Amino acid sequence: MNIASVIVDVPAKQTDRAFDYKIPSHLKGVIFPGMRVVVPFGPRKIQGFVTGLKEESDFQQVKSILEPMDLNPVLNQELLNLGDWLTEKTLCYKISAFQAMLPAALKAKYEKKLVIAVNADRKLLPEKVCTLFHNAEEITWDDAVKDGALPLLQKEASKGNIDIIYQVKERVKKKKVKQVFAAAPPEKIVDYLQNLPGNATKQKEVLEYFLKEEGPVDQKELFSLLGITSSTLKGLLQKRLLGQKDVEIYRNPFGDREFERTEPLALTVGQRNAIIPILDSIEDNRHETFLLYGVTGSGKTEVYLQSIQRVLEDDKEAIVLVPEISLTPQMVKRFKGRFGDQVAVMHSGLSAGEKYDEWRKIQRKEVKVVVGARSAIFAPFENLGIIIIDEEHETSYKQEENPRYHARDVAIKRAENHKCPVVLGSATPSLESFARAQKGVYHLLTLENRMNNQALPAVDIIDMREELRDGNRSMFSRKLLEKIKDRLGKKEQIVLFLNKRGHSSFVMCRDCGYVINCPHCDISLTYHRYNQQMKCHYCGYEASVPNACPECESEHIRYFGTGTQKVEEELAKILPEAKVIRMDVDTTSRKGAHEKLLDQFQEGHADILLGTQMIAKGLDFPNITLVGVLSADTMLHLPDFRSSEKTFQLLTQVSGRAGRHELEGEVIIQTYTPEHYSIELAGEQDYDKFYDREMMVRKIHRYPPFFYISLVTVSHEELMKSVSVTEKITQYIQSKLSAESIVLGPVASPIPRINNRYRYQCLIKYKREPELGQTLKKILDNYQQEIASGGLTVSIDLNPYILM
DNA sequence: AGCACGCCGACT
DNA sequence: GTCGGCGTGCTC
Repeated sequence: MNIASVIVDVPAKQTDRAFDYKIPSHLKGVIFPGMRVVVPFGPRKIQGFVTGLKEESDFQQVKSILEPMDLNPVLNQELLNLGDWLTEKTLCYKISAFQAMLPAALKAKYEKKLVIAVNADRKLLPEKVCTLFHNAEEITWDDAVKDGALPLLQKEASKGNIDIIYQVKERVKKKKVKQVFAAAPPEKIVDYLQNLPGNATKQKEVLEYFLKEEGPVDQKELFSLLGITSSTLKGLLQKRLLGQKDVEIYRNPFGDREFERTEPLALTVGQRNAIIPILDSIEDNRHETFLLYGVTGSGKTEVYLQSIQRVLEDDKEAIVLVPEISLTPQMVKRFKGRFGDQVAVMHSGLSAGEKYDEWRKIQRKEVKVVVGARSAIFAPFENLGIIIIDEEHETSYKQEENPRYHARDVAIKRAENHKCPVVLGSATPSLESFARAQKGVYHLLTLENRMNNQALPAVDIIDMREELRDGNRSMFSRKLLEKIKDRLGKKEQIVLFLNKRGHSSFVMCRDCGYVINCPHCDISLTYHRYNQQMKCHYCGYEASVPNACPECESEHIRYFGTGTQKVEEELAKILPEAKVIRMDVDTTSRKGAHEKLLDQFQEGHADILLGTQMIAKGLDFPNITLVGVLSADTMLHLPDFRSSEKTFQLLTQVSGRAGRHELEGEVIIQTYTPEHYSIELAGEQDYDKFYDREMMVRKIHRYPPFFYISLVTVSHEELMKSVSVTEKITQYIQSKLSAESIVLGPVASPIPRINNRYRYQCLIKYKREPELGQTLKKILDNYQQEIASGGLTVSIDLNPYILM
C-alpha cells in the first residue's frame, strides 16, 4: 500500500473530503487506518486522520506523510465508519466527527515559529532582525506580531533569510515518573561499598537499599524513604552503579481511594423479570433496545450491574452513560465497588490529561467497563457486550454543538454494530422512548415497586398565590417552614431544591421595572455576587451594577430572582440554628468539592442540603425525610415544547430523594400554577397519566414523538440580512417537502440577538422526509461563500433539544 | 481554516 | 511608482 487517504484537520466545506498522501518507504507497514499523521497541507503542516490505504492515487502530485503521531490507531474501523455515519446524521464535517470521538488531548496544537535560515548571512540581516533574535535560535510568530516586526520579517523570509516553521504539537503529554534501579551486579556494588570512605553514609545507605531491593523504585519514594537528595544519587548514577529511567504512568483522579467491594445483591422478583430478557439478548448476541422503566428507588442500578457482570463473564465490554457523572459520585462508587479496577471513569470534572489516561486504559484493554458522560459513548472498545444509558430522558445526552448528536442514537448504532443490547433506564422516560416502547420498537421492562416496597413519599402541593394572599411574602410557605422545623427537631435531614433555570438573579429597578439587559444580546444580565458584577451568559459581557436606573434614574435597584445564596441568607435569618450546605455552580466548581459537600451531608454535618439541578439525581441518603421544591414552575414558561415534560421529570426525580430507606419521606412542592397537569401529576407521581396527557398535547401541536423536528438558525450582524436569508431558506425547504410536513418561519429566535448578531430561524416538522438531509446540505453548500467570508452563520440541528 | 495571489486606493 | 487593503480560490 503506497497511498493513504487522509482527512485533514481543517473544518471547512471545501476540505471535508479525503486527501491522498504517499507513504514514504521508511513508514511502509507502520501507517494504518485510524492513525493520526502529520501531513503537509499547502504551506503548513497539519494533523490528519488516515481513513484508508490504497495502491494508487488519481491525483498527479501526491505529497508524502511527514510522520505518524500514533504507534497504534486511535480509531478502529468501527469508529471510522461511525464517523461517516455521524457526519451524515448530523451534517457535520468528518474531522469534527473524529475529534468528537476522541479525548481533547489528542487534538493537535499548532505552533508557528521563525528561524534564521541556515544559509543566510547574519551580517547582511537588518539590525532590527538581529535584535529580535538576539541570542535565540527561534522566535514565535505571536511574538513577532506583538513586536510589529511582521512586515520586515516577511520581506526577509521572501529573500530566503528567514524560514517559517509550522509545527504540530501534542496537547497533553503522557505522565512520567523517574525510577531508579541497580545497574551493576551486586558483587560490584559490594565491592564499591567496601572502598567507600567512612563519611559517605548516605551513599552507603542507598547502595545497601539496592542490595536488598533490586527492583526499580520511584525516585521520589527513594528520596523520602532514605532522606536523600538528588546530589547523593548523582554520583552513583555517574559511576553506573545505579540507573535511571522514565516510566509512563496514569494520572489517578481517585487518588489512593479504596472502593469497598460489593457482591451482587439478591434480585427482587421485579428485577429478575426485568433482567432475564436482557441476559437473553446478551447470550444470543442479539441487538435489542430495552427501556427499563422503574420508579425512583426500584433498583435499576442493580439490574445494570448484574447485566454487566454477565457481559464480563463473556469477556466482553460495557459502556454505561450517566448524565454528567461528576454529579453522581455515588454512582462511581457503586461501579468501582462491584468491578474494581476494571472500570474507567470519564467525566467533565477530570482534567484533559486524566481523561486521556482513562481513555488509554480503554484502548489498551486494561479496563472492561467505562462509566461516563455523553462522550463516553465513543469508548474505543472492540467487543461491546452491552450499552446502558441511565436517566435516559436527560437532555444532556444531546450535544448542542457540532456534531449535534444524541448519545442514545449513537448507542443504538454501536449496539447494532456489535450485536448487543442497549438498556435505556429511567423513572420518567422521555416521551420519544416511551412511545417507541409502546409501539414495540423498544422492549419495555417495568419495575413497578421500590426496593423494600416502601411507599413513594407523600407529596403536598402548595399554592404560593394563596400564601401571598394571606400575607406570607417569604419564599417558604408556612407548611414547608413548619415541616422543616419539625425535621430539625427530629434530627432528620432536609433537601431543598431550587429550580434555577429562569431564576438567575437579574437586576431590576424597583420603581420602573426596568431590567438591565446585555447591550450585545437580547437577554438580561445575570448578577454575580462574588465580584458584584453583572455578566451576560451568552457573550461574556461584564459590567458593574449602576447606582441609578438608566431609565428613570431611581436609586432603588435590586438584585431580583431567588438564587441559592438568597435562599441561604433567608434560611439563616429565620432558622439560624439550621446548618445548611449549599450546592450550586459557585460552591462545586472546585475539583472534588461536589463529593466533599455530599460526604459532609451524609455524615450528618448539616441539616439542610440546598441546591439546584445537581442535587436532583442520585442522592440516596437514609436520613432524608423531607424534600422541598421552592418553586416548581420556573421552567414551565420557557419557550420549549418539552417544558412540561422537563418539569414533570424534575419534580418526580427530586421527590424520589425522600424516604428511600426505613424512614418515611415527605415532599412539599411550592408553585404558582398548581393546576398545571405536569405539577399536579408529578404530585401524584403518575407517569402513565402524564404520558397520556402530554402525548395529546404533542399530537395537537405536531411535536415529537408524533413528528420529527429540525431547526435551521441563521445569524448575521444585520437584522435584514438574517431575515432575508431565513426567508429564502424557508421557501426553499418548503418547496422540497411533502404536503404532510410543516415549515415554520422565518421567526426570530427565542434569543433574537447574541453578541450583536441577529438570529432568525426556521423550524421543520415532518413525519417522513428521506431527502431532508440532502436538502439541508444543499442549503449549506449554497451559502458556503457567505458563511466562509461574509459573517453569515447557518446552523442546522436535525433533532434539536433546545429551540434557541 | 490559513495562506498566497491578485487587483485597486493613499502614500513615499 | 510602492505599500497594503481584503476579495477569491486552493490545499493531495
